[in-house]
Amino acid sequence: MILRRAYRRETEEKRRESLIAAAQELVAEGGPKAATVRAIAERAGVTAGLIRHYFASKEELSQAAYRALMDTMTDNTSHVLDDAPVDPLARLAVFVWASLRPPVVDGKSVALWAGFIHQVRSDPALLGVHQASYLRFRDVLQGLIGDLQRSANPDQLRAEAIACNAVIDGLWLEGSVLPEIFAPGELERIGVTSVGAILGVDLVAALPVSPRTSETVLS
Amino acid sequence: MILRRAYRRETEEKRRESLIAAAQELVAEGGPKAATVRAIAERAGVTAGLIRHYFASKEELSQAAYRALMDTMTDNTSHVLDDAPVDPLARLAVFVWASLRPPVVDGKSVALWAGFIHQVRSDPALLGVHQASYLRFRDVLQGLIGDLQRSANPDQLRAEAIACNAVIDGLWLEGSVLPEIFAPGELERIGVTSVGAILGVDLVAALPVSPRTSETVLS
DNA sequence: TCCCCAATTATCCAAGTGTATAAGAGATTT
DNA sequence: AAATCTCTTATACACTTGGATAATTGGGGA
Repeated sequence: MILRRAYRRETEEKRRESLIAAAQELVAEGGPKAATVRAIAERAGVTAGLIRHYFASKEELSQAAYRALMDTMTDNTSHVLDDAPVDPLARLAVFVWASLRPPVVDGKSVALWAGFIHQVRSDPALLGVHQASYLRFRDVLQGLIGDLQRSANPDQLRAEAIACNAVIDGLWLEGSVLPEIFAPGELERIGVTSVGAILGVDLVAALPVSPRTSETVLS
Repeated sequence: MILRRAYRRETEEKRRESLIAAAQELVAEGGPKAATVRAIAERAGVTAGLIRHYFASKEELSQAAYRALMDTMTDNTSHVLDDAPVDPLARLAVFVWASLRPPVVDGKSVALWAGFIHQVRSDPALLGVHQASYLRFRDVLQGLIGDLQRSANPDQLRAEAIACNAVIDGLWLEGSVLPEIFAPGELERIGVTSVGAILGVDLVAALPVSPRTSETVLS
C-alpha cells in the first residue's frame, strides 16, 4: 500500500486553463526554456503526466498558450472602449492612452510575447493567429480614426492606422523593456501627442478629465 | 591508434567570432532552444568542448552573442549616414527610410532579437547593453531632429525623438513578423511620412532622388 | 450503496543537455 | 629537427527533457 498523492478531478476546461496559465507564467518569468512539462505541472498543481492527457504534446500546449495570450490582449483593448466617451476624438485619445499603461505595458507581457516569436514564425497556424490578432487591433484603431470624419481616402486611412499602430507598438516595446528611463506618464503623453500629430488633430485636448488628471498626478 | 579529426588552429578572435555567429544563426533560425552547445559547435565546424575553452559557460557565449547583435545593429544604422546628403531634412529622411528596409527589417533579425529578450530582462549586464544600444540609436535620431533647426525646447526634442524611434521600432517589428501584409515600399513610405508629421516637416519631399525612385519602382 | 469509467498519479525510458577532464596534435620557438 | 605549449578533440558524467505506459483512485450514474 503505497501512499498516493490526493487529488481532485476537475472539468476539462478548468484543467486546460490552469495548465495554459501556468505555461504562460513560466514563459513570462523564465523564458521558454523555463516552461518544461514538469515545471508547468508543478505550477498548475498536478503531475507531469496529466499534461499529455489534455494536450497531445507539449508543442500543442504551447500553441494553446499563445492563442490564449493573443485573445487576452485583444479582449483587454476592446474592453477599454466599452465605457469610453462618445466624442470620437476623446475615444481615440482614451484608446491610445490606455494602450500605453499597465497592464498592457509590462515587462512580463513583452517577455511572454517575445518568448513565442520564433514559434509563431515557424508555425503557419500560429502565424495566422498572430496576423488575425494584429489586424483586429489595427482595424479597431482604423475605425476610431475613421470616426473622426476628416476627409481622408481609404488608402490614407490604412496608412494612418498602420502608423498609429506602430507608434503604440514601439512605445509599448520600449516602455516594457526599459521602464525606468521614462518618466511616469511620459509614454502615454508622447503616444497621444504623436498619434494626434500623425492624424493632424489635437488629441491631447480631447483627453477626458479623468485620464488627464491621473496623468498629471503621476508626472 | 584512433583516427582523430583533423583541425586547424585559429586565433582566439576568429574562433570567438565564428562561435558567436553560429549561436546567432541558430537562435534566429530555430529559437533559443535550438542553440545547444553541440549545434553551435557543429555549425562553427568545431567540437562541443571547444566552446568551454573560449567561454566560461554557455551563458557567457550567449551574452557575447547578444552584445555582438546590438553592436551590429547600431553599426549598420550609423553606416547609413556616412554617405548621406548634407541637407538636414534629407539626412533624416534617408535615415528613417533605411531603417525600414532589409536587412534591418527582416524576420530572422526579429527572431534573433526576441530570442534574447528574457535573458536581457533577467541579466542586469545585458539590460545595460540593451539600454545603451537603444539610447545610442535614439540619440542619433535626436541629433538629426535637432539639426533641422526648428524652434523646439529640449524637452520637446526628447519627446519627439522617443516618438520617432517608436514609429521606427513599431514598423520594424510588424514588417519583420508579417512582411506579406505590407506592399513593397509601404513601410518606408509610412515611416518617412509619419516621422515628418510628428515633427511638422515634409520629409517625403526631402527624400533624395535615388531612394525615392527605388521606392517608386518597388511600389 | 456499489460499480465503473476516466481523470490522475507514479514509474520508466531513451534522447539530449551543459560541463568536466584527459588525451592528442598543430604550430611556434629554439 | 626537437621540444614545448596550448588549442582542439574525444569521452564520460550527472542531470533534465518530453513522452509512454501501467496502476489507482475520485466521483457520478445505476
